Amino acid sequence: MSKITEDKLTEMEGLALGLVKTLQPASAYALAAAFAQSPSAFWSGSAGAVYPLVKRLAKAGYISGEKARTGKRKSTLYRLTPSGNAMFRDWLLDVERAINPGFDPLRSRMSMIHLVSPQKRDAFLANVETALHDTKTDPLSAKHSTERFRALHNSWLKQRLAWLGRLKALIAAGKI
Amino acid sequence: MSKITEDKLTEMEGLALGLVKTLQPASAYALAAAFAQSPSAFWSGSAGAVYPLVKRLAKAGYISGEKARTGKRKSTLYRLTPSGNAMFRDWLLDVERAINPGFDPLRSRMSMIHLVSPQKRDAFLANVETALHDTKTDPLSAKHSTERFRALHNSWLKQRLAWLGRLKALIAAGKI
DNA sequence: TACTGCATGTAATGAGTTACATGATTAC
DNA sequence: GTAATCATGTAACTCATTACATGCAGTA
Repeated sequence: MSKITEDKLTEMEGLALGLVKTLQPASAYALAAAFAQSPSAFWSGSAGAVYPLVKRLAKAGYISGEKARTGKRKSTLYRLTPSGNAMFRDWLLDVERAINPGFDPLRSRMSMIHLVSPQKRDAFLANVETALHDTKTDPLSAKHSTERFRALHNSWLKQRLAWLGRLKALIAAGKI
Repeated sequence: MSKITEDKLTEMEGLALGLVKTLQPASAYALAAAFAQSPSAFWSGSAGAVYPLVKRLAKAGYISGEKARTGKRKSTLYRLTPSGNAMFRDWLLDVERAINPGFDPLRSRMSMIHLVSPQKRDAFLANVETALHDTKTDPLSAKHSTERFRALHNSWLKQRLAWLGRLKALIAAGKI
């Protein structure tokens, strides 16, 4: 994915520390659920990803776990340690990483849209626009998502639609 | 990464087919260079990724290679096959995939920005804005990039800056 | 001659995916 | 009682990463 430099957290590690900080005391299961709830399919939140990740972070001393139990059910609840907090801050405030365009399925496709016929292209853009509008009016898996998260995602959707409009103008002008 | 369903191309495979279609006849090396030239650090274009990928695509019959030589130097040049073209079209026009938010380092960080102090947050946003402006005035590795590609990337940068402005307003309103 | 770029690969490693497996608890 | 959810994990597999290795060709 993007382990760019050593001594730096990967994107998933940084996000995980932030989730622990937000949800603490948090179980690995809760982290997995939070990842899975993300609107991006990029973060699957699969157990096979999250449990080893949590172990790595605990081993590195960024989070510490205390065993808890409810009746006969046992679980481990994690909290952010001071060193974990410092690593998280460094990750979050890393400007070089933050300005990276990342990975955008729509952008990928737009870079090659001229390879299909204008009819297909226009139909595709119309469908994308409709689909984006639909997700916008969705309750957006409102169960666990916070107000802040929804506000962020909505603003992202809004600008995405604005971008689509700009792209259509560029296409009409023959620039894309 | 994002092998969502079987019988569907991954994002990298779809992009690779599109690159072959654009550059054909194209060597694996040329594809690697095209990936590496992407503004997103996500596509490293490393030999260890591209050569096996090209072999997979050739084995599946999506591209076909003809051996070529310049003097003593030999290389294999690939072209898109009809079935490869069909797969590429399906990949490109996949609306469900296209509307996926993907992976965005800035969005990831913004979802957790409330976990740092307002001072650090504001300094971070100012730095991001400056850095984005700088990349915008860059020649942007103009050697191989086409006009269309530059137009697309510039429009993306423009909307990214617009989004930053919107985010600042949301933060000021206490919504993020 | 030496350096840079073209061109092709492989090996070890790291990390995520799907799928499987187990068991406790809660809601209907 | 049974289905869904909480909770934890492992195993096989896929695939990208870094680093290495080789050799030809053009240029300073």
